[in-house]
Amino acid sequence: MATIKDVAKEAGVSVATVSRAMNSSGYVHEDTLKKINRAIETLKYKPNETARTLYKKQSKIIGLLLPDISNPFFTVVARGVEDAALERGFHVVIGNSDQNRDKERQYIDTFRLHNCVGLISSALVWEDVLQYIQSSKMLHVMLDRIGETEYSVEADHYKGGVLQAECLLDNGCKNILVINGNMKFSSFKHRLEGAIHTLEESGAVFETLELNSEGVGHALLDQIRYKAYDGIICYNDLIAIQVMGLLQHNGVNVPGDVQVVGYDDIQISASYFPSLTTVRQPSYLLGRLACEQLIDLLNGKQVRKEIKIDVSLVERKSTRSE
Amino acid sequence: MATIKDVAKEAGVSVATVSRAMNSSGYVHEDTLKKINRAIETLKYKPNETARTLYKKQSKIIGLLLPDISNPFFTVVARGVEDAALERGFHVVIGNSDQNRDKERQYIDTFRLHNCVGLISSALVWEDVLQYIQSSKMLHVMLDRIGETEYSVEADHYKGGVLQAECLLDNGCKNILVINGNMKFSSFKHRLEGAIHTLEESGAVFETLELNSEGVGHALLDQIRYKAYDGIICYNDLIAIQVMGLLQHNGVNVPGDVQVVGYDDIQISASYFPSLTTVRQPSYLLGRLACEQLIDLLNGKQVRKEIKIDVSLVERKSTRSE
DNA sequence: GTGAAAGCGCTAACAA
DNA sequence: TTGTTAGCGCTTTCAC
Repeated sequence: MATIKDVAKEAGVSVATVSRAMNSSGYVHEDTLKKINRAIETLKYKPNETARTLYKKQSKIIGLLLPDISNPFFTVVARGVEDAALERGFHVVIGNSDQNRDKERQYIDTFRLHNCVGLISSALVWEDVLQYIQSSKMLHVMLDRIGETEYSVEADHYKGGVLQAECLLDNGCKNILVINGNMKFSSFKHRLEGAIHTLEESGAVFETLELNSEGVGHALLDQIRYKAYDGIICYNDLIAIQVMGLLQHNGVNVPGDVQVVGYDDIQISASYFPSLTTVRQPSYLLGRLACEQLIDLLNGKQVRKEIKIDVSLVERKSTRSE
Repeated sequence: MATIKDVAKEAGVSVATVSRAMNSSGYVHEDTLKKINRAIETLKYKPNETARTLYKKQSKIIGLLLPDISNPFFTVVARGVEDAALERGFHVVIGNSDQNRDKERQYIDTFRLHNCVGLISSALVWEDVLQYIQSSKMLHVMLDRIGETEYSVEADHYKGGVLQAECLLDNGCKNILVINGNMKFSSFKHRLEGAIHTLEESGAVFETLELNSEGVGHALLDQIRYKAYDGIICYNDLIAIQVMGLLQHNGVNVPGDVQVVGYDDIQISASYFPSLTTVRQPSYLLGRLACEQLIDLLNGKQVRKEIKIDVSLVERKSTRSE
């Protein structure tokens, strides 16, 4: 692999001039520029990122820390980040924390050790890890966790929760189960608050149940039957689909007996039968915006510190709208 | 961030000794070792990966090139790779090619520029790109594309195709549609061959149809109705689920009117209603093995050049087994 | 056993 | 406008 020295020799100039030409920093005569470009061409030279990074103490890598890469919602977010990064000459390293503190730490370490310029995270990021990040020079943009760091991008989850509740209420549900996720995620917390507030105001009967991703089992089915819920609000589509599957496999009709509303609008929600009514988050956009915000920040541009994105209800067949 | 110099000063030795101690290369007295470890501890020193990489021309990064990160099958593969890598002190950078030649090239460039030690790829990797890889010092393990490179790990797709066909045949299907993917992927090709061979031998009536990921639309529905297929073989679960959804949304009963069999056994296939009969690929294992093979190779261990993994039929409710 | 010094490929003062 | 040189943090000969 050709180095800057080879290019310099080939072009008959010094390495400094080549460097200047490449980074368009400082003067370089038009003719020398041409010679250099020709040399670069013939040698197929590409500057060594590692050497650059070592000197500048800044790589062109952005770390992306996600809580669960198996969830299609996050893969779409990741694509948004990736596309925005690539367009601007940056690269993305994806880390999957599994909501596990050690994995989180480990990834932050990795990112630091590779001199990442910045970090986009949607994982929990524990207090101590957060401090650790701040002590590094990494810029940090939070996805879906407004308020806890300086910069963040998130969807309007309170509104999302309201939409979920209104949807079931409007379709005649009187006895609702709200399945919520880990309350340490503010995004889950806000959507729950929105739903509960709406439900309380309406005077409907409802209960809440905290569930982690693996938790949909027969106990839930028994409870649903015993309590005779006629509507279920789920904190994401993956759970909603599992719940619908459980119901259907046990002879409960959706939406006939029980109506179900999800959150995220992942791709499969539209193909599922019955197709899932859900709150749509612009996941790709979320990723893009977070990445753009980070890179703008890097370039010293003025950026909005907290970006909030709208969500909307997508009515499909898992609810009975008139 | 502390450097090796700081540690040396703190421990009262030279940087060379610290380096030797850290890499356990060359002699270092027990007492000095203790002093050094203490210094490392108090300074919370972590060696700078970039500097290491620059000198050794080898990073601890493994590139993983995937054709479609939205497909849950690949996220599970990625986790397998990641876990195996992390256990051995390596890191993984995921690239998403979208089956696009330019993106592929771009990622290979990225990997090279970051001095990746190796590459695991499940994407197409065009001929010219393949050459480009070979000209670098990167080791290369192929996932699911046996024969085209020296090292590979793949599931027994021919058998998988046979299992798909046998399953429908055994359940009484007489008129079968085989939906196959991009024939440039040998994994798709082999499963198609297995299915066709079995179907031909049985004397059943069947047709094939090549479909790309976005392709499930109403034209397909019309064709299914017109031809009155009673069984459909799909080249992966994502397509199978889309096909089932399309059928169900249009009043065609699965498995009553048409039986469907998928391939991969992604997570959602079990929750879907009806749950999907499919060929199970050990995706996590696939990723793990590929990564282990690569790292063994790096360490100069003897490895099997082509690893083949078994697949199995998972019978569920989208087919009518007696 | 240990340290001094060179060098990995690049950038950025500083001179010329 | 260009070249010389030091140095980013680390590893590794090669003396001592």
